[in-house]
Amino acid sequence: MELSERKKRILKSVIELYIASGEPVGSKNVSQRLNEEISSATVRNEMAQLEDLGLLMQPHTSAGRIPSVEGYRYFLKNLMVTDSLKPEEKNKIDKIVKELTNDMSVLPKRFAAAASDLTGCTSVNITPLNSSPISHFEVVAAAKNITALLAVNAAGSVKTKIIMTLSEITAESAAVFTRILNTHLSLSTPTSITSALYRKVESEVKKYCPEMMFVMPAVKEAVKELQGYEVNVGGETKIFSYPEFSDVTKAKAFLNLLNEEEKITRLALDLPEGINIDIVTNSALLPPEGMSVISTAYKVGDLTSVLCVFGPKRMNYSDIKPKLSYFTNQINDIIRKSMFEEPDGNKKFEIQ
Amino acid sequence: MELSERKKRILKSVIELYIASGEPVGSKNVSQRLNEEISSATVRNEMAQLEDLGLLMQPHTSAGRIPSVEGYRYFLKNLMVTDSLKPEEKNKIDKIVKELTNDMSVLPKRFAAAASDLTGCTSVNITPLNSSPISHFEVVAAAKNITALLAVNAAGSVKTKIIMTLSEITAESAAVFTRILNTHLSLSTPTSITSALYRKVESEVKKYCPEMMFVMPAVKEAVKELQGYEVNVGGETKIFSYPEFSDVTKAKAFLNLLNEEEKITRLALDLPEGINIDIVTNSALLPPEGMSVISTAYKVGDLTSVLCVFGPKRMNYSDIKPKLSYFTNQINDIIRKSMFEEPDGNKKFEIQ
DNA sequence: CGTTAGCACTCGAAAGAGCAGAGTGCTAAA
DNA sequence: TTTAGCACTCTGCTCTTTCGAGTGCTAACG
Repeated sequence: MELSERKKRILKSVIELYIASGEPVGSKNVSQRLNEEISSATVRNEMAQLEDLGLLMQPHTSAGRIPSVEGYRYFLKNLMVTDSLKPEEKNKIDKIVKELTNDMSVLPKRFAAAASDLTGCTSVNITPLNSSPISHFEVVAAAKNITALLAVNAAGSVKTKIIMTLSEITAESAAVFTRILNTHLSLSTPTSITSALYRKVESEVKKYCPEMMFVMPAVKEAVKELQGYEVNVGGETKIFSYPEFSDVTKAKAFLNLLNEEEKITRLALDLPEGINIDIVTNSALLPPEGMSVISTAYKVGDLTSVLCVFGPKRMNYSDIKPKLSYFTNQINDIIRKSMFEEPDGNKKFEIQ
Repeated sequence: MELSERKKRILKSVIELYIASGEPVGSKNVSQRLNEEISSATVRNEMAQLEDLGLLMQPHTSAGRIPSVEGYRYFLKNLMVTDSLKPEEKNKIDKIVKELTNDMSVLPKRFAAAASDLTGCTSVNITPLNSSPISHFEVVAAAKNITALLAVNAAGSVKTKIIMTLSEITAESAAVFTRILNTHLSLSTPTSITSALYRKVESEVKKYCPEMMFVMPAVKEAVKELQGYEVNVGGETKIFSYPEFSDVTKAKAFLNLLNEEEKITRLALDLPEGINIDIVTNSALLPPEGMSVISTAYKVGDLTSVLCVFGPKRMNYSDIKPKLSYFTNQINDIIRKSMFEEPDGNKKFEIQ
């Protein structure tokens, strides 16, 4: 669709004003924002045509215009200028990234929280565990009848289980169990472990360390979890700051969605790759009027995680997009450097 | 305060009707519920007196009565009959308890979720880690540059950290590090570990396994966490089902509170012990009109955890209280049996 | 003398009337 | 082609009115 320059200016103004105010935008308002270079009457004519083109809509006859989904899409593709980050905003992000921990067990949660803080939106971070081959099991007799189990895969994901056992566990039997697990199960991918293989393991366990049978369900559980995704939500209540979600049932439905890992994962993985803005209107999971998702990706080793923020269609794209983009870039950077120990020596994961 | 039998009946009816409907209760309504044994005119007189006694209030002159906080308290103490659980409800709870995992790392979360499902309320489970002496550290070289750290205390609480390190970690240096940690830090309580002691450990680490210095911050972090509480929230969105929380700002404030571990812990630990119903009206953390908390406790070893559910003052106490009470009783039972392996042999934590 | 029927009164919630104002489309002039 | 002007539309607000649920009081009743 090719629009005249004037139409573009007007469409851009309408959308920007609507994003700022949340109210339908009238011709006079637009004319003013364009320094009266175009009279309100002309704006009215142009807006009527933009409505015919399907880019604007009128909630009712005597109201201003609001953007349609097509209008937003056109704006995102052709009109939006993403503000380049101000130095203080860059500094803020740099500071957040610098203060991230090297504790992988909480890192994804921190990412989600940071993305939410930065953008003022509810965020979701989805880290695939990628079904890599399992590289290592470790069973530790942690206390009298507490056993800890670690399962690690080749991509570096770790699952921990803390098991309460009936009988007392010795360090020796833990070591035996560790050896059995590693002999039979490591190097397999989680999906390739058959129940026959488990039975074999179990028969050995019964023979050499029967008290460890209690831990077998946890082993299976850990292996199963290594096929899935890790989901972390940040700033759940931020969604309430948008009046679009002041309706409790709508807010409730959204929060419930966030707590259903399987659904939110499916939704996030359907999004286009790279830094991207998507207006999702056809999902049964989201409110019928649709929502916007700004999504981006970062890599830890071979694993590509998706970080996305949610808001109403009327969200401040040009503010949020560069922030999120810069944030994940910095994460990519710091993780790459720490994993490959680049010669620049700028070790981010320093001892505190 | 001593009330006549008739006043008691009337007060009880008013509160039960108000809990059921959420609307102010009128004299006619009460009279009907009492099978017209008392005429509405008499009820009116009695209600006026109950208002003078501070047990009922009138939102405005021409409305029915609603219970005051004192009214609720009187009801809870003297009038409420807690329904004994129906067999099918008992079965439901037994089934939930039977299906609980023996994986301690997710158990508190499951407890919270189960309590929420049972009661239809938002629930919070608070497990103290009790600052017991640390009994054991274990460091595992999980993958090329992934190190796993376990810290266990005498009460059986375990903290896990997964650390990404710059340099590669060998099983040998992990073993050395494990030994150093256990030599110097185990048997100390978290609070008794001074920075001088940490310095000593660090100097040995630098000498014998310098690449493990990366893991030291995580050690300190794990030790610190072993002093605190573990907080798990179940069914956050359930609070929305009460019209009292249909106001978004109120709902938002409550959800934010739930996410602030320190605050919610303080609130929960202030509650009276045992199965208990508390109407909290003087907390800066909760909405000014107050909320009800039904709290109860269960024990895992020496640790007493608190499980509580939240709702408006107008919540269905007589339904929820016995459910929660029976649930924690069953938890107490199953945990005691599995920890001391009682002779009845009814092992609940069975191999699946 | 406690209980109850009856009645006038109060007050809020819901429904309607009226008005102000923002915004539009159309027409005609520049 | 653009713009000023104007009649028209529709919402949101306020002001009234109405309706009904509920009360307190009084007087009658058993």
